[in-house]
Amino acid sequence: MATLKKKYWLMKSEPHAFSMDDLRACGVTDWDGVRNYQARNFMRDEMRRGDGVLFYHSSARPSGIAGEAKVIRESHPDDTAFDPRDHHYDPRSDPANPTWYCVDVQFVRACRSFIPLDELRRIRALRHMVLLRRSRLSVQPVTHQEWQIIMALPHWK
DNA sequence: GCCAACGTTGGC
DNA sequence: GCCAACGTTGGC
Repeated sequence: MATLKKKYWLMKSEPHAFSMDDLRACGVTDWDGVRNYQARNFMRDEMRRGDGVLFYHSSARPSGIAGEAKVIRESHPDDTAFDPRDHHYDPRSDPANPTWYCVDVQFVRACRSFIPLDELRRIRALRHMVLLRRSRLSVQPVTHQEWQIIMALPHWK
């Protein structure tokens, strides 16, 4: 029997390309442009409608968590891979057998105050977070415990 | 802008 | 299948 248990994720975006404010403005977005196999596998195989998402600003000053989103649509082909004019075009991705997949995420809420990376590093219970151990992965799992700790921070209220 | 970390490519 | 070269990510 399939489990319906909610899972949790962290997804990175460079805010000059797409920020938490952009997500608030558009409400829902395709999380397209991911060109890393492990990140793709999480989106294609594991993310389910209703899963929680931490929206992370990378290559920012400072970098950190900007808000909360949720998965609103499960895996579907990433159409930007088929568009030669798109920055993320991949000529090896065959529309009949796509290489790249994405999910859609929906705005839930922005942090009242941004949670910078160095603050996350100082929380001992978060020391095993994938974010703090394998910094390059752009779509990554968050444990239920990590989610609870982050959601209990004062930055949300 | 630097550069360490690390994922991908391709020759063998 | 190994691994050196190369390209990208992302904190600083």
